Formats: sequence, structure tokens, C-alpha cells
Amino acid sequence: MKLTTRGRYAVTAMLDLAIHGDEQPITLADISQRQEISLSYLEQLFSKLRREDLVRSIRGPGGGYQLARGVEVIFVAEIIDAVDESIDATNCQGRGDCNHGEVCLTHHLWQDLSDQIHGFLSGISLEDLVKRGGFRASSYMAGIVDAQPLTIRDQ
Amino acid sequence: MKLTTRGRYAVTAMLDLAIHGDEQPITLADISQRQEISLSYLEQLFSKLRREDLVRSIRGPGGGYQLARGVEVIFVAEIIDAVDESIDATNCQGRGDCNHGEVCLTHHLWQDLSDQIHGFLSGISLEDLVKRGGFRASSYMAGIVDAQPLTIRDQ
DNA sequence: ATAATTCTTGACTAAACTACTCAGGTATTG
DNA sequence: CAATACCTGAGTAGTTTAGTCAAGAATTAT
Repeated sequence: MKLTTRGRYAVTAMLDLAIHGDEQPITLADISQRQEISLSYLEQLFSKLRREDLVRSIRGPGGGYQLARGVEVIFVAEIIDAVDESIDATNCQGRGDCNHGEVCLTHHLWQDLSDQIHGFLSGISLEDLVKRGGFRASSYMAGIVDAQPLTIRDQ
Repeated sequence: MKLTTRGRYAVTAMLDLAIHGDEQPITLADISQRQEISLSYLEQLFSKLRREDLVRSIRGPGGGYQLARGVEVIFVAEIIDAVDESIDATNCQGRGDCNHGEVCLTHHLWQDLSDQIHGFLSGISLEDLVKRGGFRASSYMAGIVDAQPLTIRDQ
């Protein structure tokens, strides 16, 4: 699990799709304008999102992108994983052949932490975000401030 | 909140201190050998950890580093924050003067996610990690596999 | 057909960041 | 005073980020 601005861009774009893309497909140009993300950069991101079956593409005039599934079954963790290619486990990739044993100890500790965060973000769907956000920034922010801590769903 | 290998190095080093540093201070050279982290890189990391009052330094022969607090009140989130300097909120740093309003919506959404993860990692102390790990890699790994999901403590 | 639209792909790039090294300090102890 | 250990800053190869640019392929409207 990696958390960078790239993941934020992807979640932002997907949320834009969730909010604006009820029926007809949405063009990247629209998302680019609304969210102020460069078109070419969006193209790169959506190439990955499509490869992971998170969005469907429709070519030609009137075309664009649609969510491949319902907003209730697309989770933040999937989006981030799709664009932020997963961590490489640096030393001793799962083989456990580190030097003094303790190196591996902390390595697996980190893996565990990473898994926990992943599980956490796997419990938040686009629907959750849309519902929380409403359609105006002010009410959205109020929602955040008053919100109960998000719970981790059972896998 | 950012999760990179730099944060992992810092947590690893702090965990090494927690395990080996009961009484006398621990030298960076020791940590460097045990954890296979370059000495100069450790010096950089500990410079930041010291600035954030997570460790105490003692110079001269017999010197080294000690945890500035008990293992039960040093939390993973603090360590990561100390070395992985916090996210810059890119567009509209908290001012809310983004273009169409919706940009800010997703911006705050991300901030919220980040806060939740932060809260999660704020609930895990060095003591938790040491207790889970025991002192041998094998039992540590078994502990991870069998572990209950970590719970988010009330703030 | 053909033009316009929109996705699709690949190559390239400046700037930033990561994970270091190197060189020289400064404080403390034996 | 010499050894130990922290302390600081400068530099750097390699990778990643956040893009640009250019060309092409599929689809629709005229």
C-alpha cells in the first residue's frame, strides 16, 4: 500500500465519475476541467483503471468512461491499488532470507500494518464517499467534522 | 500521511531501540548492523526523531540513543510523521479557494481518509509491536498470522 | 466517405524524492 | 589527548511523479 497524490487523483476522478456519470459516459476532458487534472495524465490513470476493470470505455463521439460496477461495490483500496502499483517488499521478498532474522521481523510487521490499512480502505466504497459528501462542499465538510470514525468492515 | 520505506526504516529502528535499549543507550552503529540500514542514513533519520522528542541522545563513548518516553506511549504514527514530513495539501492549502468548489470536496475527502489512517496508526504503540513480536522471528510471524485485526482506539 | 470526437498507446522530460555516501565537525569519556 | 559517538551539511545516482507531445484507432454524425 502506497499513499501518494497519484492515488488521490485517481480517487478524485472516480468520485467525479460517480457523481456525474449516471447514464451517459463522461469524457476525460470533462473530468480534466472539473477537477483540474491534466488530460494526458488522466489518460494514463484511466488506462490503469480500465486494466483493473474499474471503468468501462466507450470510444467515439458521445463516448467516454463509465464505472464498471455500482458505486456500492467499488472500494477506495481498489482504486489506489490500480494506479499506485503495490509495494515491492524490498529486502527478502517473502523468502525470509534476511540476515539476522530480526530484519524480517520488522519487515513482516510493516507488511501487517500495510495490510491493516488496506483492509481499512477496502471498507470505504465510492457510495460512502458520495453519501458523505452530498453535493455541496460546505455540507460535505460538516459531514466530515461530525462523522463517526469509519469502521472497518468484516472482509 | 505518507507511507514509504523511509517510514518503515524509522519504525524498524525505533523497534530495535525498544527491544535492545533497556538501560544503557544504543549506538546507531549497533542498529545499523542489526537492521542493515546505512549509518549515515540512520543519522539523518534520528536527527528528525530527536527534533520531535521521540529519542534522547547521549554523546561520547558509551553514548547513543534512548527512547524519550516509555514504549507504551510512543505510537507508530508519531514515528512516521517525524521522518516522512507530512503531506502538503497541494491545491488550496486549507484556504478552500479552489476553482469549482468540487475540487475542494475531494481534497477534504482525501484529508479525511488521511486522518483516519493517522488515527489508526496512532493506536499502535511500540509496546504493542514488541508484545506481538516476542523475540524470535518465527513466533512473531505466527503472532501476525493468528492476530486479531488491530482495533482503532478511541482518541 | 469523411470529418469530428474520443479513447489508446508510447516515448519523452523536468522536477522532486529516496536512499544513500562523504567529509568534516562537536561533545564526552578514559 | 585520543577514542567514541553524535551532529550537520553537501552532494548524488536512481527512481518516481506529474506531466507533455505525437500519433493512431474506433465510433458517430453529416
